[in-house]
Amino acid sequence: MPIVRHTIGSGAFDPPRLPFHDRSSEPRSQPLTESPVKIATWNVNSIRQRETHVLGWLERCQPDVLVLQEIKCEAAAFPALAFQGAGYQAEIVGQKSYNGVAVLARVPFRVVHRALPGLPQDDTQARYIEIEAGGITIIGIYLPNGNSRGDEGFAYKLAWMDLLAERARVLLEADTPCVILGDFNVAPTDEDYAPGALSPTDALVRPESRARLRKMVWLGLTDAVRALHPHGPIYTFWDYQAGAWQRDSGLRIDHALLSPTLAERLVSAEPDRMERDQPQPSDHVPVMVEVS
DNA sequence: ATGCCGGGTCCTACCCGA
Repeated sequence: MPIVRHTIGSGAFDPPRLPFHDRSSEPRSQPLTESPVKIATWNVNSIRQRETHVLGWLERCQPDVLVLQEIKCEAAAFPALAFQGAGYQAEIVGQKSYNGVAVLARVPFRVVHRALPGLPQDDTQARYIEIEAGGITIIGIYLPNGNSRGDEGFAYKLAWMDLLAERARVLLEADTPCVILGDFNVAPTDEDYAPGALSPTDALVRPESRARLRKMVWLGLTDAVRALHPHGPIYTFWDYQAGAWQRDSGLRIDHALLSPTLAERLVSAEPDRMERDQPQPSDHVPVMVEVS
């Protein structure tokens, strides 16, 4: 007997009507036609300091793919063997001291890009990795903060966002199922940071930054967390300083943007606040999305 | 607006993050 699936989010102006967790009326003996896929992002603020945190989280949450940011090391210093022992293959775009992104995957994948297409060849900042797994293009990003180096630093952030939007446009034009996720260093609206947690002139909330994030949404990408939780404070980062975590003075700057066909399959999208309570945590927590 | 914390490195004094 075929399983009748709900169709969702079919109208161009309708956000996906989600969640649709309740499958209680479906026969338990019938497996779903496709197995769910779990894709996550985590700015770990040094992988060498956070190796045990990540191993524990992989065991607890069982993502198929985890993209990491701020690994803060070159590929040779990345503890790839430890993750391989846990069933995850690592692909690393590293750099000494700063930045650095990686993919951990327990499913087969191929690397498509190790830098944001369109960036100058002499740009060595390790902020982008693009893979393809199971027909889904997965892009892990560590978007420039934009607060340092004055106008030049902010201009770099905006140029980076313009190129990311162009990459998204190309993928969407080709109807490629894709998810762009990572540390965007943009709080999309005033609901996305605690009052007083940021200056209104901060690069994370400047209108120019927000406009470029909105542009990617208007291209057809869905902010997974907000699609399922349209209102209210949801944070992914709390500063180490001034008791930010204890006061819940956080920011929502880690995001997952889904292409239309993936957005229609969206089941859950949550930051994992538990990780911020671990000993010696990252200042960011993981964000995981599940698509059916 | 930061540098109160917590990473990093030319290793212990300073740079960087959001």
